[in-house]
Amino acid sequence: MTDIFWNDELQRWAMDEAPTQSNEYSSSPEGAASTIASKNIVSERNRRKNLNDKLLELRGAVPRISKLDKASTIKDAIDYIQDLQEQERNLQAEIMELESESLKKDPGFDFEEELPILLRSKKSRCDQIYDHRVPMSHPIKVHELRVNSMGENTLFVSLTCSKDGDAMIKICDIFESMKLKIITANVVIVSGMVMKTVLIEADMGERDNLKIKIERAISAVSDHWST
Amino acid sequence: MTDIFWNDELQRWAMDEAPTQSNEYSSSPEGAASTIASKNIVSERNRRKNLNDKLLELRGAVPRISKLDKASTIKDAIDYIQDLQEQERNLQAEIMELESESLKKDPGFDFEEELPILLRSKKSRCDQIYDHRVPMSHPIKVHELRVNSMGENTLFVSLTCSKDGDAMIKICDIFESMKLKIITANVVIVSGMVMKTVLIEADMGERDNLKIKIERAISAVSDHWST
DNA sequence: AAGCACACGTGAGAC
DNA sequence: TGTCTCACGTGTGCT
Repeated sequence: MTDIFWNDELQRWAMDEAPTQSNEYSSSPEGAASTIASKNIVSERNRRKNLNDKLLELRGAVPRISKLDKASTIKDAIDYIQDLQEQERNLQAEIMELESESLKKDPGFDFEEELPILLRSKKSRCDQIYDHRVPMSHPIKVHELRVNSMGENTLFVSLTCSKDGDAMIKICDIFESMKLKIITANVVIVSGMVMKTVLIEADMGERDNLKIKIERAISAVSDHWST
Repeated sequence: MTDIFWNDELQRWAMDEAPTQSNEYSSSPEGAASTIASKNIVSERNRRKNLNDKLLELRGAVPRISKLDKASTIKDAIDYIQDLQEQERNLQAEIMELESESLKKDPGFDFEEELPILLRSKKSRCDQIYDHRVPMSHPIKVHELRVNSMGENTLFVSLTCSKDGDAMIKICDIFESMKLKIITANVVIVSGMVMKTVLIEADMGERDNLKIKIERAISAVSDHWST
């Protein structure tokens, strides 16, 4: 593997310390030609070393390396740069949403698809950054799950559980996977507990069904929990 | 500038289309040796072309280019990657700040006057706009009032009532008048109902007291205005 | 002219 | 075994 480089470096060192113009074929047997040839040789050697050092440094700057090739290094760098650019776009979009969310002042107006930002921002950030790093940790320990009817076709869901590992991400995943008609969603973490409050458009007859669906979805991602 | 590459490409094309083994010095004048030599030559040529293409693609992915060198391309890519990483860190820190600003998570800290933003914004907005316009309307018809304990010193209050007149303003007034240590507050109006979700710093022993206090405050406001 | 950047062909080593 | 990757020395062209 790296022995290649080391061998080559040693070779280069040896030739550097002994600049014997070994293979000069003496088109004109003057000493000047050989000296400019060796100058060229050592210059080229330095240029190559510089380029290889840069390439190695580039490899060090890229966290995900597929192979140790030169081409793979560059390809990984390209992919990583594109990933970073996309992540930067997502983060800036999320910041925009958060800023406009923090000074959102008129509740009950047009929050049909503006308010589930919390779920969408979760998908665009946590999934790409943390999801593959923490694939499966503790199961979710549900502390309380309530489903109440509000008005005629609105259900109010409140789910609190202990914040173990990535419980918040899992909860968001659960609610996202259920394809509900979410009106508003709110997640709060306080004193080791994560609480999610969701308003869903549904008939009040679906209240008990929804509770069972949520429980099943939770048990699907976490094996067991204590009521 | 790029004429260098083009010239080289043309040279390569010419040599590709006419694979005349021009400079075979015939160490052994058999055809096999020359064929494997040319195989090596064209293979190396493809490898170099691939690497150069990758490098060119990398240059295309980096927006800021200092020079058109190979080494400069790699160096610019490294600098750009480090810039992106630092920007990503900054953006994530900003998001963390925004998130923890919108939902303050540490009970018992210093959120006495930072977190009731919702109430303060209400006061500075609703009071000035609506308060003197609709001073007396219907009493508040409470649909549900729950007070649960969350963790050790946190109470979770959920109050839903019919949105008659300025129920939302009254509710905000009620919660503001109680001088509670509010961690987060959330108000949602949907289908003729107004729902307020509040997290309060308090001992769980105060749960029932708080419920009674809220009920009395509601009745006090309602009595004072219309009932 | 001296310096620089590049592509080329070639032998060597690793898989 | 062949195939892949690499560093090397060299010639060429640009500045």
